[in-house]
Amino acid sequence: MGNCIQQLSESVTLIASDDTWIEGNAIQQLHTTSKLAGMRRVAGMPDLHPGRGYPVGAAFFSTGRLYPALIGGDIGCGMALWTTDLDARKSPAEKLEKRLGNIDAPLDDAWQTLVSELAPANVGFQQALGTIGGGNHFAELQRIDHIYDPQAVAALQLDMKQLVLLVHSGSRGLGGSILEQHIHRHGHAGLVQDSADCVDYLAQHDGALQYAEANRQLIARRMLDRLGANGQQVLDVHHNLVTPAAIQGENGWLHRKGATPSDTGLVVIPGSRGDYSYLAAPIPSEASLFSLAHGAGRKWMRSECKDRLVKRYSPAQLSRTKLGSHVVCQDKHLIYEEAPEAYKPVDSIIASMEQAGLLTVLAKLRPVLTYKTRGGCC
DNA sequence: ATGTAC
Repeated sequence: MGNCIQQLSESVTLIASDDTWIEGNAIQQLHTTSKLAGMRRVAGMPDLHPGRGYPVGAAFFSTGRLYPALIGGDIGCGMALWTTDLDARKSPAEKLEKRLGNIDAPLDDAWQTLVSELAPANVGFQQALGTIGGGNHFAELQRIDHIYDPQAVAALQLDMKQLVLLVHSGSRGLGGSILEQHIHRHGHAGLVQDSADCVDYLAQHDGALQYAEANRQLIARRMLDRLGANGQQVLDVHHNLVTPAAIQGENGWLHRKGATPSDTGLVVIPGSRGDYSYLAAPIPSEASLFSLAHGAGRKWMRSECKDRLVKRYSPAQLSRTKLGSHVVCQDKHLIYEEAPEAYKPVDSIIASMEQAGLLTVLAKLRPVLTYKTRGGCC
């Protein structure tokens, strides 16, 4: 497997084993980003893949200046894991799918007290709270497939007999509007630390983090409500955000874009919808800029997925996976874009980080039912 | 990624 912490240049580190597929374009973007003014260190995670100008699956540490474009539009996007009291043996995907129904519409009036409590004052964006959105977002009921650390897992009130719920979503239109306003004013030059516009951006950013966390909580509660189940939040971790940090004795700004923090407790790193997810205990390390992968990482561009797969699979075939799980995705483009084939095998991603000494795996989670969208488009 | 832009 070789060395999993690769030093690509003085300031660029890549966390990946030799056999982890990383697209050349993503490495190029990593190097380009490392040359921004004030940029001190960048670290690519094993799920690194190309983004719009900047790579996804990476952490960036700068001093004196911060770069909203490096966090992207989905500020606060992240993963939440919940326990449920649903019996893993008596909850087949068909039954869950039927009971869940359609959760694409805005939350109704009965939810509005909780909505205003969790996410007050997001003018124009309140109606998206409690909805998953598109792209790689999902909510997934899972079985605990294997426990590697029984003590740690029991301490979280997780039980193999009960399903868990993993929610991946973000700040919907709110974060995008914050980035859009910022780019309109400042382009890609970034913000000088302590300037009025920087203070203003950080306040908006923090609002988007709160909104995104509230959104994940509302999605989970809404699903539990539909399923007639109870549950508790186990963890909620953002992977698109900027935080103040000290790296190599310097104070600055740690940007994460599709990079899970490794210095804030337990995390879940999901594979594709036809693959396992892993509950893990991070081992904080400056070498990875205190970050981990946020998923398996795309192997194929969204635009090429349908052409590559349409002859092999129908949408109906893609709604069932090799692990026996069901996928609710009535958007014919999205179901191809999110096909398991479009992603790297998650085991190679987890192994890279384990080998690099960045995490310990606690449990392996197996998908039962993934909800993407019932509405569809086109 | 998007209460999308075309």
